[in-house]
Amino acid sequence: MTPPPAPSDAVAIELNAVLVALTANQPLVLTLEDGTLLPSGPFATEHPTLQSGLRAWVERQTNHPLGYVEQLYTFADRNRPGSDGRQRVVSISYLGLTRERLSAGARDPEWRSWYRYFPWEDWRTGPSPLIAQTILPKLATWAEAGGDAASRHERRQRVEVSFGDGAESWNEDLVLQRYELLYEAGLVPEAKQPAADPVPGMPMRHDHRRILATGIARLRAKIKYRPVFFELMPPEFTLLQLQRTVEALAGRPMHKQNFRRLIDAQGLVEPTGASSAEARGRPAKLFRFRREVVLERAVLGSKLPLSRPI
Amino acid sequence: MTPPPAPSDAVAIELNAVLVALTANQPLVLTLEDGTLLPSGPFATEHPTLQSGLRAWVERQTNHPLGYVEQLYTFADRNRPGSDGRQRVVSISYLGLTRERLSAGARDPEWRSWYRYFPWEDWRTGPSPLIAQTILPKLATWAEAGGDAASRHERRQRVEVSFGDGAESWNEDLVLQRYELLYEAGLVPEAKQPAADPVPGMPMRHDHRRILATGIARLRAKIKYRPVFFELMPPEFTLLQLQRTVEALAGRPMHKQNFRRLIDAQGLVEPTGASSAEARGRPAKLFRFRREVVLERAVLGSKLPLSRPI
DNA sequence: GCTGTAATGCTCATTCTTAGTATAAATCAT
DNA sequence: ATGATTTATACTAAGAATGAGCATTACAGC
Repeated sequence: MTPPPAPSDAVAIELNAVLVALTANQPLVLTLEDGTLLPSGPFATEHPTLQSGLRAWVERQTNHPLGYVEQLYTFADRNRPGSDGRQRVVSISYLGLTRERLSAGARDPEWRSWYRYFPWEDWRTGPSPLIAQTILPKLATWAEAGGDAASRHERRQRVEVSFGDGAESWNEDLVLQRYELLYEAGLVPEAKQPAADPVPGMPMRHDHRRILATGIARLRAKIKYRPVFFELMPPEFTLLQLQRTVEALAGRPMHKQNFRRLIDAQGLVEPTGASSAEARGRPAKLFRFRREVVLERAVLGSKLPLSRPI
Repeated sequence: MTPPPAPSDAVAIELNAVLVALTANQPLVLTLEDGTLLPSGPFATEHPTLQSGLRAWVERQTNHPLGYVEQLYTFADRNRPGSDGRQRVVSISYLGLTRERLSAGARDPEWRSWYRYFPWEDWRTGPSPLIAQTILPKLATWAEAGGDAASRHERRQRVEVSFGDGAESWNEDLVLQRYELLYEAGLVPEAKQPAADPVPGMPMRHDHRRILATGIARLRAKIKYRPVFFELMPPEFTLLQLQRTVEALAGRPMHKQNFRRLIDAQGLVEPTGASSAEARGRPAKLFRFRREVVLERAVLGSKLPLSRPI
């Protein structure tokens, strides 16, 4: 029942990183090879821990500290997309948040908005028209082709739960669930038997778009109870900038006054005394993140009003 | 920047499982070798995915389906406790919930209450006296030995955040944080430089108690937004049994009427029509879990009132 | 000074939580 | 059979948190 773990014959360890930054209200992710791959670094043997290796590698590349690192998931499946089925590949993926971009305009390591990969996830200006116009009809077709009545009913229910009706009841956390449903329905080019006309959204190689979906989903869930979004902010910022950042991540708009009340009530920020004269109207006060709160208040919820479905 | 992952020279894949069951209101975890180890199975090459391998292995051992499986964490650290520092061990741990115990009274695979390993985590009958009487004084000593004033202040703050004051403001989710603090303070026998008189609580070999702490923490966090605790229940149960289960996991008491209202309001259960005559008082109605809700309501919060600190 | 724009202050209705009290239906001891 | 005890279940009132919106302030440019 408990044999000692034997060294597996042929095992490769692969690390994938979902590195997130934010510029001009766009959530960016670091990609390689024309946006088709997530970065995989040679961290395997350098550092005592994987996380420290990842951190060092990113900081070397971007010249900026990696604010927050979290392990996402480990895949070790034989039938993983992209593996040849013979050698076992253990793929460990991480989510990292950083503040600055590396060499802007560079061709290879390139920051891209994650909504290029998941255009239907951006509801900041209201329900994404993609869903009602393109995705739901295709998924309906798929559901009706589902074999017996019970199977069709189950498919319909899964569509309904993941995507809602296209207008209300949107749950922004279900990024991975939605991608996997589209994958299963053959509506993304990566699928095993892809449909002739997949849904819009740029694919990636191997299972990297799936890993990216995992990262986005994790981050969207995280900001509801932990104020990690400060890791994406400059040292000083206005409350509207902060709100735009959260909205960019969550992919949905927020009520301005209530957002301020919440941030304020939790003591997450303190005024620097200065004001910003960037925009046209009344100048906004500048704030900085009160790092102490993380120590003061244990788990510390950022408690954003994002839990409620739209 | 993106070398292909090379097969690492000597890599062993080890799987650890935190398998949880529940009997007589005690949260149980499956252990080996007199309670000093978590089970590690030889899943590496059998199955297409790790998770299916784990599931098959547990179901073979316990003759009961594994209700819920979730990956906990992957360690691949060179300096991981228990590794010899030469060969890299990748340790992937899982959390699994099951309903029935295997061979009761068996000597080796043995179910043990997790509160044997973390006695300070059980606040079901009020604040654990261990904390105020034993742990906080020891941690205070450790904090005062912390070098300069800033370092001492930081230590004090970490103690305060993790353990509170021993009477109020208990956050049951911080299981791992508390264990790691005790580890760092040398107050557990596993620590690198253990104190002469560690805190009560049974140790485990390698880093298995740390993995167990990770599992408990994850489960305590999970039940707040996902009703996984039903996986620990028999097919039919009374609402008080359900409450006792949640209390056993969370390690804290709940308000009976409000608990019922919440379960009810979310449509998590339906009456079977029968009643239980187990106890002395008025017979309780029996309920069963409405598995449909998981499909009906996407993420589905169990929304237990556990978020508020005591 | 007037107008446009954004920041900020404040209110109010609604819902969710918390912490009860009250009542019902059984068993147990006598 | 009776009352004490135990457990289940219904109901309520106060308070906190949330969602939505109106009102006011502070600046830039004309």
